[in-house]
Amino acid sequence: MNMSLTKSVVTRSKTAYHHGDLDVALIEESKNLVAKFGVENLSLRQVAVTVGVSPSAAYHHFPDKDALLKAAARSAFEDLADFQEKALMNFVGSSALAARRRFRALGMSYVAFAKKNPNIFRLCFGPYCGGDEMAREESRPWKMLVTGLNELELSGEIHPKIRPYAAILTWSAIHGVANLVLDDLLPEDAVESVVDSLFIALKSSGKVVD
Amino acid sequence: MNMSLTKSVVTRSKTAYHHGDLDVALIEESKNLVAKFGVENLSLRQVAVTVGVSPSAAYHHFPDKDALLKAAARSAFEDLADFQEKALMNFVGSSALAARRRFRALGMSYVAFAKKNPNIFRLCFGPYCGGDEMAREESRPWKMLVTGLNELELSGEIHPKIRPYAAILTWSAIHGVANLVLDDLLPEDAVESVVDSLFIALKSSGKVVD
DNA sequence: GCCTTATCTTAATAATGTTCAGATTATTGT
DNA sequence: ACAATAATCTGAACATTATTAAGATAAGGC
Repeated sequence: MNMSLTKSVVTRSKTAYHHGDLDVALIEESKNLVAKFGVENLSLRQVAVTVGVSPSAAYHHFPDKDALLKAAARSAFEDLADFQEKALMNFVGSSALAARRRFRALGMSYVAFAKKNPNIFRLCFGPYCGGDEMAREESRPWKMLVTGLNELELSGEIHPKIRPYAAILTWSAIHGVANLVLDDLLPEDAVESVVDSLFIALKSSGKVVD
Repeated sequence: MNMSLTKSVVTRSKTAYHHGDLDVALIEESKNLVAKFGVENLSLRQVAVTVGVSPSAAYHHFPDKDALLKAAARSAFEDLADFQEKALMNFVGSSALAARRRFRALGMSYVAFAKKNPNIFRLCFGPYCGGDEMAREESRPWKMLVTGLNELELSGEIHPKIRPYAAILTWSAIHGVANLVLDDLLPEDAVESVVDSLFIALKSSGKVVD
């Protein structure tokens, strides 16, 4: 009952000395601070103290700050995928129209996520990106893109000549415009331009829709 | 004649106390170190000591480390433009073929620069990017892209439907694939895929060339 | 109940960004 | 030419950082 001996019990819920889920708590708080101040200003110590733990505690869960950031980046990447998934759910159905709207939502939500929190989006990629461990072909954004294109193809919305390149071109264009808009190198409305032109490019001489 | 009194004269050329071009020396050395160790590991002190000057000397030329990095980023961005310009010079001429090859060179050199030195490419963009001060429409890569597209158009290589989007789509796709390849999220050969498919998209049902 | 292991803390170290007072050189006005 | 002013650099200081080492505390298996 006497808790007056240990002074830093306050913020933590469990037994104080053992946190319970320090791994995920550190990752989550890293994402919070990155969102506020950017990756380049994240302090391992600040993460620790905010979570209510001593700075060196983190080193029992991650070899160094770099590893923590990589873990946070992987987690943020999954957040991006979640965000896209949610956006997809607004357009269920097997019609050609639904397929088109899902495809559009896929690209728009990607950029929306980037604009909603640039610092998190930048964390997902760049030096701390999961990269090859992320098993390239297995990443959720990639898989969503591929199935989205398959659905478009079923309604005959993709010209066969460009079909083999469709996924790579689409991801590249969307990823590129997101980054360029964040860097203020392209205006905000460049996003719609890219999505529209992707539709045209994939159909090869179709009309812009929805 | 007696230089034995001041000990740190060695590396510098001029009178030792005054450097002469400390601004550009700091920027240049920043780019060197960023190239070697990445932006996230650049140390203001290391830049200073490598240049042969005290750490606090930098503060008479840049308000803080951030400003130095932004200056280095601007300089690196110009290096990228130089690199593209040189690549263009291999394909002079007013023929349609030359126009196509220049357009391809524009994209390929952009990615080649990124792959040759990922850390420098990343410095150009992201948090230290020049952005709006760079006057968007006035950036050299953008201007080269626009004139490249104009040349393509003269030979009737661009479908009118996609023409209004051509520049934005192209920069986005090339910038995107460069970043995704650097992050190991797309394989290296994705670059050619993107360039090829851009040709197809712009012509709208043309054949892949050169 | 004890022993091993996992987890956390405190204290210390080296390196970093930044500031300030003073030293050195360049430049300018007369 | 020369004094005064401005520009440039140094040295020592400070707070903050990542990281490590040695030891305290709790959990779980036997």
